[in-house]
Amino acid sequence: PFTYCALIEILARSGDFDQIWSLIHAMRTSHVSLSPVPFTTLINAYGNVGLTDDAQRAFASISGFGCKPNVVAYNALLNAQMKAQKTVDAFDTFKCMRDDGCTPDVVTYTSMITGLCNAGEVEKAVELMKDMMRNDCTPNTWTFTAIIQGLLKAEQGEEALSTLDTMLESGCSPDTVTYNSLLQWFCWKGKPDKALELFEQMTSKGCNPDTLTYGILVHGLFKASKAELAIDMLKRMIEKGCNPD
RNA sequence: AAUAGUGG
Repeated sequence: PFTYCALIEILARSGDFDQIWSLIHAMRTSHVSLSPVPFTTLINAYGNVGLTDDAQRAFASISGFGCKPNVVAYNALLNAQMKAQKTVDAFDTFKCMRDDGCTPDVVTYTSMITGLCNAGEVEKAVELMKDMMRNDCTPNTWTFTAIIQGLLKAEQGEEALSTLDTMLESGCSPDTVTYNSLLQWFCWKGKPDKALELFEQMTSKGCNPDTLTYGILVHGLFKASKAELAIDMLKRMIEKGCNPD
């Protein structure tokens, strides 16, 4: 089964759906034990290109092939639906999974929260995070980052910063993605000073800036006519072994 | 990890 699954992952990257179906059928005819794993890979591949109906069909075939869908398979379907902005379908999947005895996990919630934020429904995303905690599911770095990005998208910079504080207080560490999102927003808003402050916080907390971090800052500083600071940042970037693009 | 997050 591992060989088949590895092969299916490769085919998924190239979007070769028919080949994947043939392999799944081949697994059955050659009595290789089936699990939700290959179906989940397929659901995800369909989701990546927006084919939610096909993702739904792949999901349905899990039981069709005598397996029981697990939380990961539900998550893949839910994510495909959320990414396609099919919020109603996703919430339906969310309900189905619980009726089916699958407990939503941090990936389930984060996936939904991200989808809501992308759909411009941060308020709902924040409510969902509260629900999540009420259900004893602890938000992680990805969850908080999704909320922060949603708030930034909704132009709520102050709220995003206070969420960053909440995150830190709750013992959850922001990572490079968290900081890059914030830095980028403040640079776009013409507030490189705030971005620099966050950059200092980032490094003082041991979070490593990457090429994107420096790129955002260099660009932001130049845009704000702070050429000397920008050049300074470029030097730091090179010292750290990041290649400017 | 077979499923979730950063480019203007």
